[in-house]
Amino acid sequence: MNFSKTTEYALRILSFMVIDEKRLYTAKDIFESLNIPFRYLRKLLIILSKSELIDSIQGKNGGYRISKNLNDISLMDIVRAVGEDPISNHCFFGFDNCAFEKKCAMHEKWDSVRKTITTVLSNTTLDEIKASGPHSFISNNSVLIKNV
Amino acid sequence: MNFSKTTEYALRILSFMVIDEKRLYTAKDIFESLNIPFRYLRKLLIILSKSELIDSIQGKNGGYRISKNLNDISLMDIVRAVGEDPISNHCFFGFDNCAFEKKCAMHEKWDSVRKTITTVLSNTTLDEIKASGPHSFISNNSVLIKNV
DNA sequence: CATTAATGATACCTTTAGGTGTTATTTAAA
DNA sequence: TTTAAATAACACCTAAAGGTATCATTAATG
Ligand code: SF4
Ligand code: SF4
Repeated sequence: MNFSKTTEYALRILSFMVIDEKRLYTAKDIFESLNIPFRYLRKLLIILSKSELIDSIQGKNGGYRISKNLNDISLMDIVRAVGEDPISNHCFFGFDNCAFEKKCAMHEKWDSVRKTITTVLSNTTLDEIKASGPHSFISNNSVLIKNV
Repeated sequence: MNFSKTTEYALRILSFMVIDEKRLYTAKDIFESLNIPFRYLRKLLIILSKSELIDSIQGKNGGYRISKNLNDISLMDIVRAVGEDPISNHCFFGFDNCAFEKKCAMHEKWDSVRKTITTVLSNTTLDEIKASGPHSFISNNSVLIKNV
């Protein structure tokens, strides 16, 4: 009942790149500011670039850059880009084949939870993340890394 | 962003046993009505009985029975009994050490999602599950099993 | 008191998510 | 045109969740 590490990483990466959305970031740049194992980060960057959320520039002086307007990238887009389908289970109990002629006590309640999460993720775009501040959380975390 | 299989199984087990809360169910009884691999189900029943949500009676004619009043067992209790801590990550991005002198755009939003889920799980008790019907979802699912 | 039908304990197997290592390719620039 | 600095591809390793197998223990009952 949490996002996978992979999804969290993807969300961190884009939220970090948003600090300067026109800048070309190398994997090394991102590694130095976020708490993500380097080679795994590399792998994720390839996935994200294939998903069209970021462009990749190969060769010397290459790197990655956000490829769309910030208000065209929602958190849902990011979550989906790495293959997670948030709250994919329609049924609270995980049943695939509930007939629900009579819905159980959890049906409506859980449906409402799912809608809430879906709405938050879909309605929050990267421009809102960017606007929300100096990203103290990221610099704090990078200090932790440098101490390791 | 879903419950683990284990948690779903636990929720199904208790929601099934609630149909007759005074009855002693054998693992076989439960297996025949729920879509849970038999040996894994056995393992979970042992965990649940250690967690005091159900009593186990050993020996011939033994089995399991709900051990408390239905309104004293919340869905949260069940989730916790199998070791899952729903939405344990306080931070949307999974950071352990965010200073948040200035909170990011997701902080309040995610906090609210977490509270919603926690509240639903804590406030729904087994008596409400019991009251919610003839459990058509379970019998439907057991038909599926019998066809396999 | 042996049998039988149930749970308990423990160890092992399988699949998947997360993470690492190595080599190939691309491209700017000396 | 060679070198260096970047990404791309692919294979492999590790840890955790999910699932299986075997044997031990308990207790009712003929
Ligand atoms: S009615 Fe209950 S069991 Fe059926 S799909 Fe809805 S939540 Fe699941
Ligand atoms: S402010 Fe943002 S980054 Fe910091 S703990 Fe809250 S959600 Fe996480």
